[in-house]
Amino acid sequence: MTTMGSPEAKWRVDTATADMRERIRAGDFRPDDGSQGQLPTANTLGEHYGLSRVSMNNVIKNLREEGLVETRSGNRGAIVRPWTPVIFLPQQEFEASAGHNADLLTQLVEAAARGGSSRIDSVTAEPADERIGAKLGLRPGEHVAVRRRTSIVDEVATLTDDSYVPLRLVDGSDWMDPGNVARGTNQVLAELGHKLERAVDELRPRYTTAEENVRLGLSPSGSVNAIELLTTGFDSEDLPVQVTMLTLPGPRNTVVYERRRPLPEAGE
Amino acid sequence: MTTMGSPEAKWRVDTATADMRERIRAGDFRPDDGSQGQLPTANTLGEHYGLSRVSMNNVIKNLREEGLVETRSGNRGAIVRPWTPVIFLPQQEFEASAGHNADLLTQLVEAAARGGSSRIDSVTAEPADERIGAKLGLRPGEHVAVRRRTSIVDEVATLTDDSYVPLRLVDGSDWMDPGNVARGTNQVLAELGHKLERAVDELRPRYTTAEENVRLGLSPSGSVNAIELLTTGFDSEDLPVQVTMLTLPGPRNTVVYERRRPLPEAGE
DNA sequence: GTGCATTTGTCCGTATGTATG
DNA sequence: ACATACATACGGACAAATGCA
Repeated sequence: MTTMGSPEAKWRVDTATADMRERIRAGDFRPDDGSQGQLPTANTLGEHYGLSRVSMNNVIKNLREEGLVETRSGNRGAIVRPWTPVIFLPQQEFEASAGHNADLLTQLVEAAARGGSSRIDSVTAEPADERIGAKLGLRPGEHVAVRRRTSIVDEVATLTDDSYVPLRLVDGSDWMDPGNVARGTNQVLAELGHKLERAVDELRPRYTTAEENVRLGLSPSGSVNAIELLTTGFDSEDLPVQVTMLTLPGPRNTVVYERRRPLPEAGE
Repeated sequence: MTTMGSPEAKWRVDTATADMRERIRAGDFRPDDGSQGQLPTANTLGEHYGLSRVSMNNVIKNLREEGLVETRSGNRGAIVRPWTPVIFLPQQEFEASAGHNADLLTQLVEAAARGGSSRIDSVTAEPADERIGAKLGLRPGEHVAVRRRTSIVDEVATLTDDSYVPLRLVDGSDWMDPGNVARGTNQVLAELGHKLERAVDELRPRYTTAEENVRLGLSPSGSVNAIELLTTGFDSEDLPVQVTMLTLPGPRNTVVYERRRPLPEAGE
């Protein structure tokens, strides 16, 4: 057999990862199938691929970081994570669902129309950290009100959604109540004289934090590749009144924007 | 010494990764400093953290996947990757750089205004793969023309940019020439009667592919956390005429969108 | 409820390949 | 040619979590 460092022996973990990724995509280890989405043990899989258990663990670790499987220590094995693909459309915040007839977009909207709910994780007042404070134009040490939520789609925790507002704007309002504010943050801010007129979205790749792993029901130490979507909302006087941080883990979540050429246009 | 599996010994790799991440952010191992961005060897760092060389290698591997350091085998060690943060503004494609006075946005635009160039990696005609073909509305087996580019910012390969157009639209045009088309793809398509009027952007987290690693000057086997930005462009008849795939690796790259409340509005 | 077997999580030390200088 | 140092993978070991008898 090819020993450890021989040329053909290299990248065995990577090729096994690719093969497992493909098998998961193809539908082996299906949740509805008898296996309940269970993967064989690292030892068994390792024999299949001619890998040691440690190396097979690395394969599984790769899959976990890609968000494809979920693992727990103990006699439980790895299971395929039942993500439902979520299409996130930031522009719906402003557009009152105008009738789009564009095939791609309507198609995506339909896919996103699946039922979903959300859970409030916490509502607190705390000193703004450097990044959030700068975006909200706060002085150092000034406080923000924070609502941390987790979105549940098809009974699976799918994304976290943290909303930051300067405390002076919402202190004493029902936005601070630890229940769901049915009419939404934007409506509350509008009632307080800060109707959202403009928003700037910043998107970056990063890994989930340990805190987010808990909220998303992932193993605490297993980070997952994610997109961070940081939105700064401005009112009619163009003052920043809200920062929202969404964390969308896993490869199945998609953020979609539509752009159009401005109407008053004379040809370039 | 705390032996292998003792409670305090757990997550030592993770905490070392976090510490190294912070040290890099804080500016240890600076490129301008005497070390030229060189990290100490895995052995030396391992002694510092009380980790074996193998475990320290895993720490460095984590940092590499986050895009913070770059490694090459051989007697070279790991060096801090000199990413220059790039702000990517898809909306500039349509907006003729109208005078924005918004602090956040202008600030970001300024940061993005750094000089950059691009290199053509290849210009080919090939059968469309399933995903691209579906977006362009092609029949199976139909061909697309592909321009693969790499953007260079401050002499560092920063992002890849692949443009797909149905071959029948641009066959024989100078878009197929393997040089830079100074006036840009959009202008060429406009000349051919397919002026871009609308675009749909889809953003997803994923890892760089082996091919992209080569183009970005990364080690072939070391994937990096990235955002994939897939744009479908539609002409005035709302037919899809172009798909662009951008891969933005590393935590320093940011994609920014601005959203505004539509002008004709009567209160919700 | 308790104890045991299973399985993952984590890390060590070692060995070989390979690229760099 | 040689030393250095990363890349990869092995076997072994212990802790912790889980499931089951």
